[in-house]
Amino acid sequence: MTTTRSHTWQEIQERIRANISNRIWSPGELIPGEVELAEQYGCARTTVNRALRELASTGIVERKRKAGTRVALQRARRVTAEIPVIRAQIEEQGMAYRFSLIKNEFVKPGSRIKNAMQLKNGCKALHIRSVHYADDAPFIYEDRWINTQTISEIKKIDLSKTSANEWLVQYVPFTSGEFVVEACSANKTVAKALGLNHGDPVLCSSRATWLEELSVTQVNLYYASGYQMRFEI
Amino acid sequence: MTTTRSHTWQEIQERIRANISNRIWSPGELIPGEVELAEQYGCARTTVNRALRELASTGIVERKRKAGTRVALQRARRVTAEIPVIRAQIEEQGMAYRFSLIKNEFVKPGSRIKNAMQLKNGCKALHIRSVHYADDAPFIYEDRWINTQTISEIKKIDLSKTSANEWLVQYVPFTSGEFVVEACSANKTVAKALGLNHGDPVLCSSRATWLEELSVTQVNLYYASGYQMRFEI
DNA sequence: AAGTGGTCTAGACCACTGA
DNA sequence: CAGTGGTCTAGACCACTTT
Repeated sequence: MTTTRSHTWQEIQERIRANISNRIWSPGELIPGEVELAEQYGCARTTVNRALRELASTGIVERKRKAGTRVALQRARRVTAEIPVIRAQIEEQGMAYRFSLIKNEFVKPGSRIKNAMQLKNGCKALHIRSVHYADDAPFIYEDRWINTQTISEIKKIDLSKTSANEWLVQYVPFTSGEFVVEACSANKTVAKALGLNHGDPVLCSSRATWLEELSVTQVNLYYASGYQMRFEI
Repeated sequence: MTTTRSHTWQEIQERIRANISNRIWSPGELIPGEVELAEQYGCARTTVNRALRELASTGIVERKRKAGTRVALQRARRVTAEIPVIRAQIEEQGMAYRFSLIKNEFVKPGSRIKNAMQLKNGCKALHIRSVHYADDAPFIYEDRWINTQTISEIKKIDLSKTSANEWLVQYVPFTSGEFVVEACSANKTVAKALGLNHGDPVLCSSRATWLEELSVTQVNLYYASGYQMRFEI
């Protein structure tokens, strides 16, 4: 069948996936053990293991020691997306990118941000608001807080020339983060920045990132009307 | 340090990640090859490979044959989410789940759906509209098309008792899918179903799934006001 | 052409967990 | 306690790219 005679883990994975698609192994059902499959397919157990491990990571099968491997009762599907730097996102579509800094302050945040970033009382943080344009049409309104205790280098950057988004993403690693998407109404600031009417629906994503135990940045992005966020399953 | 003296791939991964966090290896920089790292850490190359492979899959590093492994210029971050069955999503929050079927028709779809599902001319499909409730408050309005040529078994199901969402997810495997999220205004139907005002912002997710080359189902979910979709980075 | 990651193998031992 | 997946190792060969 195949040109190469060796059994790659992808080939094994495909065979297993086919058995599941064809309902030879139905949801909830136990499938043969690694050793048995390895014999059947004429390859090493390691190879079967790799194939099954990857299938498990995408939620197709569920594995438990001693209990064996079952076809998952598809209770949940995992979706993934690449969230690119805003500049790249715009330039990929062949549009010209520019951004404008609206405001850049070093101030004490409100209690919501203070708690979210676990800042001490009276501690200031960098508050940046800017608009990102695609071909001169407003694309994203960005409202960002940066913990200057974690990221002291940011103070040296001219944020009217380099967008905080880009600088952070390129130079600041982080260890964990949260990403939340919701639909909200444009308030006056957002509406003005994006050229919408007050109350118009806006897709808003909030991101919080951490470097070990320290908060790095907290940012809300408001997308221009009609924006679609795309994921793969 | 650690209780076990063996070098697990997670330990190796952690050491590498630490070197990146600490800027010992900066973004864009080439890190030592697998053989060298294996020597340094006193483990097999396979183990280093596993650690680096997983780091690459989350976008922390980029790998190329001959070129070596570099700390990624974090142009993009991968976010992931579990999209659960609606029932589970509601019951997890300790609320009571119920759904009501609004309409269930076997009709010819409009051209948008026809193209999206690659249906032949004059071919009918199942069009289902329903509302999912959490503790008697409307939670999601579902507008779904099902390709009965792919999924013929669905005709035997009483969709007023079993939600299509649940049935499909449990019994129908698929091989690929697309998932799109956007903010839109509630039209009359959606507003009525979710108890909103016409024009209110609504988070809308559209999902299309395929079994090999055949379209399975196409569904739009409209979430009640204030709903947040949560991802991990 | 040469160097780097990608993968396969065979064998081994470990760790979890169901019976 | 015994069976299954989880992982490590050492060595080998392959495949892709850059030089």
